[in-house]
This record gives sequence, C-alpha cells and structure tokens, in this order.
Amino acid sequence: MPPKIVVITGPTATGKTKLGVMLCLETGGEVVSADSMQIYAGMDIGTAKPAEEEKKGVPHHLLGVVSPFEHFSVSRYVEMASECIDGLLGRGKRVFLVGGTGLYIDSLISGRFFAPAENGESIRRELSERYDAEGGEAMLRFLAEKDPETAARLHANDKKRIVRALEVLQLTGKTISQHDRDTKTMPGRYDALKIALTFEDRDDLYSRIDLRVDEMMDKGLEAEVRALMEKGLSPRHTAMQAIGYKELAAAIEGKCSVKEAVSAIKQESRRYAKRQLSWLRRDPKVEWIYWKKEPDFEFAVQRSTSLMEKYGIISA
RNA sequence: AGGGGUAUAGCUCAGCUGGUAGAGCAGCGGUCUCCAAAACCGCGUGCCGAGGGUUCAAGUCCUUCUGCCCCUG
Repeated sequence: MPPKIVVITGPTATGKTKLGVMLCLETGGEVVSADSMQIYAGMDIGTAKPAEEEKKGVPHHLLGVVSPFEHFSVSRYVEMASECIDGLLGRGKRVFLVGGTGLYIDSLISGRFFAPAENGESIRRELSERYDAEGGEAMLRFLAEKDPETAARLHANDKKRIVRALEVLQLTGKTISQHDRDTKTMPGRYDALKIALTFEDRDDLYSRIDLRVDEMMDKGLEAEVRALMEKGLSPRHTAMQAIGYKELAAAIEGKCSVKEAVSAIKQESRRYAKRQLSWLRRDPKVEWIYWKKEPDFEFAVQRSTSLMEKYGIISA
C-alpha cells in the first residue's frame, strides 16, 4: 500500500494555505507546495506565496526553489516533490500537499511517468514551425497515420498536444496513446486524501479573488514585476505565464494602463478558478468543503481531521 | 416647459421595405500526462422598457406613459 498523504487543494483564493498550516499545527506535519508558480523564486506577491508570519513555524517545501529563468515543467516537479515527500515520510513526518495546480498533484500521486522529452527542444520547435506552416488539419492527418487513437481525440487547433504527440513518436518510436496505456496501470505513488476548498456561491469566490488582487497591488505587485523584468524576465519564460505578471508586464511596457491590467488580472484569475473547479469536479475522490459567505477554518479543521481519521491517517 | 433622439442578452450594439431575434465582449460547461496561473473545445443565457391600437402576423407601423440622452428656453 502506498504511503498516505493529505492534499489540500481548490481554486485560487479559497484559503488552502491557511488550512494547510492549521492542520499541520493541529495534527503535526509539514507542507509541500503543489503550485506551478509559487515554485519560482522572486515571485512572491503575485503568487500569494505564504509569508513567514503566515507559516506559523510550520516548515514549507518547494516554495521559491526554482529560478524563474529556468525551464520548469511537470515532470521536474514530480521528481522534486516525490523526493521531498519521501524524505519527510522517511523521517516520520506527516505530509500536507497544498496547492492548486491540478496536473502537478495528480501527476505526483498517480505514480505514472512522462514519456521522454527532449532537452534542447529542437524537435519540438521544428514540429511547431511545421504546424504553423502546414496548418492544424494537415498535422492532425499526419498524426493520424501513426497514432490514430490520439489523433481522434485531439482537435486540429490543439497545437500543443499534436506537437507533443508527434514529439513522443519521434523520440521513442512509440505512440503517446501506447505510453498512456502502459503507465495508467501503474500503482499510485501515494494514497491521497484529497480535500478541496471552495465557496458555495461562485460570486463569493469571485469577490474574494477581486479583493485579493487589490491587496496584491497594495503590497507592491507592480514593483515586483518591474524588478523581474529588469533582471530580464520576458514572455518566453514559463514563469511569465503567471497571472498578474504577464498583465502588469504589458502595462509596464505601456501597452495598457495599470488599471486595465488590474481588471484583466481579476478576470484571468476568475477564469483560472473556473478551470481549477472543472479539473477537480471530475475527480470523484475529492472531499469538498464548501464555504458559505466567509471561510470557516474551525469547521474545516474539524472536518479535515475527521476525514483523516476515517482514512486512517491519524488515529481517533 | 418645448423640440429631437433613444430604449433589444450582464455590457456595447445589429436586426433593410412587418414573418415570435443575432454579433462581439462578459458569463457558463467541458477536455487535459512535460510551457498547466498554459493550451484547447463547446453553449445564447431574451416577457425586444410598460400599456393600448393597426394587422392573418409587430422588435419593426401608430399612440400613450416611463426612463435616459441632446438641443432650445
């Protein structure tokens, strides 16, 4: 049986960080982050990375450990996180995986591995250029000759996945659908109790998001973005995909006003939250905690600990 | 107060000479195994301001009222 861990997830701005810390204090444990943007160093305000005083002395792992100039991806996350978690478990620590990046969480606990990717990325760039030149329909037809299964479930506009499928084919000689089948049967890496936070009413979630974006601006998000840009961070870096950063970068470059950027950040955050919900909803194993108007952390701690008892993570 | 204009989806607006309405944005739903805070796909959500009239048929024409805008005083 794989080791047990607790996952605290949910859409952005629902209080994952706070609940994680409270549970660590209550039941003993350490936090491992599952956030694709908090992993970068120097991106603190916009990613809502917990400050020291929020951590309340609880050790947090995988926060700000990667340079935003580095090329980072899911597979590296899984590598780093599994090593980190196994180390903690080996020392008898309870692990709370806290974060909102669904793909990172699921990839980590599933135990599956990724088909190889090429480091230099010349194959991918070549395929991408070919896609642009020949068009999606042609590329999809080309993929269908080799891997009809994957081609059938992809849309011609889905450049990213078509390119990836062809990349895997070229690199390994095997189809990505075959790889999926081979890895899907692998045993899970962890036995996870997934707890997801959200608001009962979507509007409450959205006003929470709006409020938090305003708070980020008050804390100096613009200066943070400016500093990163001065160091050379640009849209070609993955870290610059972060909501809050790309919009303010546009404002700093004079492409729009700061006010326009702020409302774009709010809107993008709301859409992001929606996608996070859509990711989580399809997972029947998720235990949901619904906030009414305001988060009720006392209740959430109670509910979480009783779930942990039920799952045999702590004894009653 | 008088004259003119306008009122259609959450917002901005289309809807020619009458045939129960459609775009963009917003919104909603979904997909997802290496850029995932990414990328991709799908869906009009409407007492056409209210009442009355003409007509087989009214968003469209007439009329009254109401709201908003502009001009004159």
